[in-house]
Amino acid sequence: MGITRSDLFSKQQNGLANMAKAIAHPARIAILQHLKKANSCICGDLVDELGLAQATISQHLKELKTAGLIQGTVEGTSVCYCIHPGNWKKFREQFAGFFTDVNLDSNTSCCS
Amino acid sequence: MGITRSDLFSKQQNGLANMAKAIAHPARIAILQHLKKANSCICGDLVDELGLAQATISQHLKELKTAGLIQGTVEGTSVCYCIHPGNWKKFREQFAGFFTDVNLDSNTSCCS
DNA sequence: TTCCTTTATTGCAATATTACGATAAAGATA
DNA sequence: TATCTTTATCGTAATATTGCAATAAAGGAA
Repeated sequence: MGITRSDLFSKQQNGLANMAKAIAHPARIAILQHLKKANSCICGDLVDELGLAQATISQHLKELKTAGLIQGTVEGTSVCYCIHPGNWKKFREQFAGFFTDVNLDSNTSCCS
Repeated sequence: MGITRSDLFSKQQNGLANMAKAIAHPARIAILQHLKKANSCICGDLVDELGLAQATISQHLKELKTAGLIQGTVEGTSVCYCIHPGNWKKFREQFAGFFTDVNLDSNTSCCS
């Protein structure tokens, strides 16, 4: 249907899925990589950097901000974006926690 | 448009975005958590475990298999799924690599 | 063989996402 | 004030995703 049955899953599961969704687009990956690399916060030059329209970039920035991954500061007529260090760390921890080692022992596992 | 302009981004960026997309749904998170916890590979009981229809589960399993996160073995009339340890590790490494620490120094950064 | 069980696939319908032009909003500048 | 620059939002079109009923496919069991 296009709608996700979030009611069937735990808060943690929905949360992690939403975190993944926040970075599930190459433009958002590129924006984050650029912000991280630049250290100094980039504003509108993201539009020049990536080849997407200004409206599209703005939309992606909004999603990243909603997810908590970035924050924006108005600087006169332009806006300065940067990574939100605290939430960035939370994302790392969540994914690291999820992808911990699998210890499949051959006795109980059907996969060799 | 609903279509993603993958042509504008690097292979690495598209790859990471696709990895994120693979786990960007609570049902797929739940399936992976269940497979990981069970160690022994669960087959059709995922349908009972989660509250989704069999067709829906099968579809999510297919996406996880396409992403390389799981593998399936036919066992008579049923199919036994389990986590693909090698790719699981690759996912972990990719996410860990992406979410490395930000060192924003206050000189070049506009965000306090 | 005929059922039964299990899983995959097909065919929708509904919602979500992506992209962009047009335009609004807000501040700087002449 | 009028204009320019920058960013956000609106409206719209196209594609993607999600979910499920129905059905097919493939083995096992009777």
